Amino acid sequence: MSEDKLSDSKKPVILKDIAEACGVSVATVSKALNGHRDVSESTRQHICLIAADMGYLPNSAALRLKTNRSFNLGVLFDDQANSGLTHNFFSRILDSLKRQAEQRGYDITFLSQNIGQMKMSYYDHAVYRGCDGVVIACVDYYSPEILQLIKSEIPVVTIDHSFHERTSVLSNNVDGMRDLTAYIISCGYQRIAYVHGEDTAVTRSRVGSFYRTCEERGLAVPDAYLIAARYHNTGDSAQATRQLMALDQPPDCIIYPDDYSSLGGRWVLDKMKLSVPDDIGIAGFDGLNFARVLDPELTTVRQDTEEMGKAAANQVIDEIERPRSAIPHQILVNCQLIKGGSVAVRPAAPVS
Amino acid sequence: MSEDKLSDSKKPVILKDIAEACGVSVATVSKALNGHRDVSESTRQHICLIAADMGYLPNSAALRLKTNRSFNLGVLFDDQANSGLTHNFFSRILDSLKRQAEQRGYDITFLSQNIGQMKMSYYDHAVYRGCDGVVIACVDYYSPEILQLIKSEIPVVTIDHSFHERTSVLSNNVDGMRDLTAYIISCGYQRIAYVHGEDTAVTRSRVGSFYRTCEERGLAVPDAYLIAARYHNTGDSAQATRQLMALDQPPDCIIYPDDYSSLGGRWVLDKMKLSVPDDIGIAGFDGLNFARVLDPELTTVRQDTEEMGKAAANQVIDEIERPRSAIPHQILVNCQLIKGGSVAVRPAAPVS
DNA sequence: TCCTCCGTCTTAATCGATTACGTAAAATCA
DNA sequence: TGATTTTACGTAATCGATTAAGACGGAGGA
Repeated sequence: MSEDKLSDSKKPVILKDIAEACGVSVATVSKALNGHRDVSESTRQHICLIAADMGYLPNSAALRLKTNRSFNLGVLFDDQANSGLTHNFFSRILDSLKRQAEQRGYDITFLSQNIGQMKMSYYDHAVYRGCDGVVIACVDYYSPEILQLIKSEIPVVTIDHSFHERTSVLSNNVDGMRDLTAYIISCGYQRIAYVHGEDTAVTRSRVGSFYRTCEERGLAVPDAYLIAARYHNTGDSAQATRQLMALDQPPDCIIYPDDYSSLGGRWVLDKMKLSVPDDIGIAGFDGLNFARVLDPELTTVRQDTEEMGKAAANQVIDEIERPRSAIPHQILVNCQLIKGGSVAVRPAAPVS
Repeated sequence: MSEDKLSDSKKPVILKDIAEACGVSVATVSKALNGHRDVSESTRQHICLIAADMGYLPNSAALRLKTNRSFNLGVLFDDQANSGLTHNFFSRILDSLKRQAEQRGYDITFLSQNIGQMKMSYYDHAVYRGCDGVVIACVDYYSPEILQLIKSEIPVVTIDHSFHERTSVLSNNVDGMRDLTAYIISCGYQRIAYVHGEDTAVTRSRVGSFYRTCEERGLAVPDAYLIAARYHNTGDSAQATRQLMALDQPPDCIIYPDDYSSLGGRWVLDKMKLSVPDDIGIAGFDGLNFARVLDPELTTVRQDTEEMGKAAANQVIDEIERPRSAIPHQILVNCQLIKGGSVAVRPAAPVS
């Protein structure tokens, strides 16, 4: 019957066409296709068959107009560096988010501030496109644009940052940093410095966990061993490294805010003719792919981006489909310690 | 007046609201906002002012339903490895594509084969979402799904592959490979092997250019020096490397299908205790970011992903807005040779 | 003075769906 | 058999916009 399923029909099939083909009204077709009870089983089957055969596809615009549901998720992926989709960490989350959203019948639209000539806020963009929900994974969580979205009536889930009004998906930074620090200590490093990122909730979790772990193992952490640097900024991390190595008691291991930043440190240490991991150990955070091709491989904490993206998609869709599931909470996703050669067991050290 | 621009109004402002506020009909508001001539200048200004003040946003669903334009671009980004958005090369193109599309007032929707439970073709998905145009940047260009899209009435632009029915955006592979090969030769390498990707139009351009360049410089290329491997497959490239190095006359330089593949080769050479670039030179293709953090840095050809994405967006939008611009042609984007330490001037060699 | 034309709005149809409500026939009950 | 409920559809309003066609008052021409 349907030998032209792959043909390029100029005019899409609409309900009216099916109605005429079946000799019933448009309303009946609609109800049959949606499985309403007031259509006899026989006509329902007939209509569905004809519809499939004619290659019927609903018109998402009409659907949205009438039902006020777009099956479309707004996504906000922007960091201050504007690396956007290029960012390996974000793109991994996005990829997983997209897959899970598709699985559940949702498409994705990127929210931006200017669409064409007119400037509009992220919220406006979401309204314009009728997004059923929004996932935010950006860095500057305190811009008024973001807050407008957070305070709006649209279901929102944030990644890597928590607002008390909304559910968030976070790496278990506390456990992750604890594992990393404990491993470094177990390798025999004694003077561990932490070049941490700028002051955010995530950073605070990590710094706290770092401190606690060192303390528990009886390791002192001089104040000078904690330096702030911007995330993903090799310049900052290079500078911090110089500062650390100029100390009277320079550290024998440095933890960087993230994998990328660790490169800045590595370059400085190279220039100082210090060898990693013998003279000094270095570690990152994120578990990006390129950390695997460095020599020596970077010791880092891999964030489970697969799970984070999936969890974010599921949560926001749950909130859309069952509004009662919207009670704000935190979804913690475990990380995994990756032991690379950049941190190694020291000759005379006890191994746990 | 508009002190609540950032407030979360439950109900969006619609034309009717503006019409009532201005004491005119809905039609007049619509025409005023769209700059039609049959509205007096004074009422036009008044309406526009009130509309802006009330924070009016058009409803994209209603707009699409009535005008049959969605200002939405379908994007197909899928390679057989399913690395999807994680793929550094694609994500760079996508990022640029997205920026340019936004600039011109278009949003982006990823086309997939199954949205929710129901399976639909890429074409169906594009129709369902009313995409005004589609950009394809996938690897398996010969699947029936892709062909259906290619043969459809929807404006389509392809990246990295040409169909005679459609306009495509391509790197200037011929010039790129020529520059790379010429540079390698100028460094003094004499026996250059090329582990090329699977048989595609792109591969053929590169292989042809490689041959020609070698020939022009009087360099013989034994058949055994050309080996096929899948793109982005380190296993294949490792295997090819072993095969090459087992030859009676092993090459003194190997060009890999892409940057990522070059890692497979590097590992094999490392195990053989061969030093890069002294014992053997290696080169990639793509210019991915991680190639910069390798030691020594990879010599490669950087594809101008920024320009490719932008060109693709512009072309497809041009076709949408001015159908006459849809005459199929190829848009060539120049590449840039990146000289890393993985290919170096040989001691006794002439330098061009 | 009367008719025409023009500028400016309004009316109403339409895009493709959903759904409250109405209705005729069949089934159930007294 | 007559009244009532149930089943299975159809009618028409509606979502938020665009746009062809019609209406109305004033300016200009004969």
